[in-house]
Amino acid sequence: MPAISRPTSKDVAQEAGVSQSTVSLVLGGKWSGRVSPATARSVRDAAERLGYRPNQAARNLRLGTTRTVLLMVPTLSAPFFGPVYTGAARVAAQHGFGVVVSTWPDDAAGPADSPFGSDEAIDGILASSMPVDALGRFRETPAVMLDSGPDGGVPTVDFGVADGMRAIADHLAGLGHRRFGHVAAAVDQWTFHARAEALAAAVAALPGGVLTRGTCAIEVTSAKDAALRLLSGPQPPTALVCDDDLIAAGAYKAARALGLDVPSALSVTGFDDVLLATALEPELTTVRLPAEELGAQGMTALLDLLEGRRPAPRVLHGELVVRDSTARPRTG
Amino acid sequence: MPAISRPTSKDVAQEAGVSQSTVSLVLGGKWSGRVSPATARSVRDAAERLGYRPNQAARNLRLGTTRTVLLMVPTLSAPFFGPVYTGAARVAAQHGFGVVVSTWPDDAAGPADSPFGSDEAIDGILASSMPVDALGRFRETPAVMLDSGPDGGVPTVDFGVADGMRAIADHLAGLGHRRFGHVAAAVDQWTFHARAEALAAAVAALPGGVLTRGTCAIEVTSAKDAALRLLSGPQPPTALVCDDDLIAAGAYKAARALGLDVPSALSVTGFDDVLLATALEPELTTVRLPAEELGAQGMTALLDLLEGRRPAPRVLHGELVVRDSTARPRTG
DNA sequence: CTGAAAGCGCTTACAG
DNA sequence: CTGAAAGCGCTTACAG
Repeated sequence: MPAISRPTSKDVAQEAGVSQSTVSLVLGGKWSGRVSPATARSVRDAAERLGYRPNQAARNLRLGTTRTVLLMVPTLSAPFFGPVYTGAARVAAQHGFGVVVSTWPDDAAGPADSPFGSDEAIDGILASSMPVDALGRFRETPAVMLDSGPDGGVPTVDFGVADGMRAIADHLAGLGHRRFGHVAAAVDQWTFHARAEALAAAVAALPGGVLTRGTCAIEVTSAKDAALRLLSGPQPPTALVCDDDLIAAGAYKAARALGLDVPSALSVTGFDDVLLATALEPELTTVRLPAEELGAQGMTALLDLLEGRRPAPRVLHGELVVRDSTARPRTG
Repeated sequence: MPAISRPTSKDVAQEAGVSQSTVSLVLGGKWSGRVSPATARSVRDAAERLGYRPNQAARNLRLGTTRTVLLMVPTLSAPFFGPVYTGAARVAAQHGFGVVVSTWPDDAAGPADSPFGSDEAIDGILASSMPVDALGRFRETPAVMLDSGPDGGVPTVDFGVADGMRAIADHLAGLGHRRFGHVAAAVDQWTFHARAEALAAAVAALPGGVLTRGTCAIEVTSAKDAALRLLSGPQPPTALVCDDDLIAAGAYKAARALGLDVPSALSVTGFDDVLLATALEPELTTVRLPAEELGAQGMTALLDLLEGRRPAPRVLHGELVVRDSTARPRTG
């Protein structure tokens, strides 16, 4: 029950004294060389006077599209995905597209049972941070993968997480650290595999470098336990490299439980740079991942794809942000 | 360019050997007494065999609806609104509705310039946490207001923030606190006005109760400054009541800067119970607001409204969660 | 350079 | 109990 019936292209045609086809041509921007400039102008004026806006349902029906894309994320609870959505929605809106969000099927909190075969009619899919075993599922719908690693078949936008991890390792090594503990996310995603590899390689390249590794869920309690285990060995690490800012919060708790001051007795780093990073005390040294940019670039790539172009893979740079959670190790 | 052309109601009609009207009647659930059970069954079977799903664009065009509602929130960066969306989207999906999100116009990061008069064709609006001066704007579109206070004209769903604030005051008073500092959000929304009033009333009712008040943005640095000011007076408060968990994080920083241990030298409370509350050290005593439930109930109310019913105002209970940031004041 | 007509896939009076 | 027909508002060949 829409309150007031909006003007249609027929109304505009009548107001401008032309036919409906002419209105459609002019307003659709396909009039060059087909409609006289004077007529085009009068159509535009009429449309403006009437406050005309095309009925998307009719447009979609005629064109067979929905102008809706689906953004799939692992979870909406993680603070990381709000900005991804914002970036995607901004670019989409500029092109008259809407964005609908769905969480991965295994997430019971998700709005839809399954995005594959859901009720939603969709023009394309933006799939962010996919589980590794879910790759290559997109047969029928144009898709772009975000933060899911390079892929032969589907266009991708990724973060340069390896560079980010290397920047952290360099920063820590420069401060004098040699014994590193990696508090790694036990999540089967490309981004975490890439982080682990990059850190391992960086430490291996460091004379005297030693790396131990513990895994946990991306959750404070689990992270605290993992950090506790890492710190309880005979030659404990002097720096804890965490796969996520939230994991770093767990590392802080472990340090506090053991009476270790951060950063004087233990350096801690995060990854992502969400709000939490500056809410913690001390503020967290971490790698800033441009989440909103990921969404924006991903949507741009998807729109390209929908227009028949073949977007090249893109990699977004992550930036090391040095704050107060890292310092020289106690015993030089 | 949808990959494969889906079956239409005409295909189903042919498969079942009936007319398109009969298909529509049966699948729309309006056949009782109009179509024989046997025919209905064969239509359903045919639809299932073909994997038929109605074309929403055609449906919307015919019906004049969009089956889309707009959720307006102040910002997508705040961790509070992810769950609101999730709850709303879940209920919407159950009724075949989609949810599109927009931030308030003044937020430059928002996807649309202005939701009023945006390109989006919408059946209804869910407006969350509205600025006080933006009330009463909904003339043309059915709307439900969330977390924006009671309103004569528009159905509402709110939190019982006054009760929550009272629970905090009682908890603190029970521990022996008498000097309270309110680190209040300088945000012109009903919820914050209600919190301030409830706290003031509770402290006023407490023999020997004293309340001082400082305001800040919902942001760590600003909150820290406000807390610092409150704690620097001659008779500083022994408990800081914060309007938001993030503000509480700022209060922690102020305490640390002054060498005040939380909770032994200073009690701190938050509001909302977002992820941050348990990431902080010590974990934060706060009031849990059921954000996802707010979204779900709001959508239920809006759907009622769209069907011509008149949903009654609802108030959702906030629950005090006692953790480790509150204790007896040092000097009884 | 412009218009009349068809048709996208539905739902709903209307006729039988 | 069932079907033929109209029409929602667009866009796009097609004719002139």
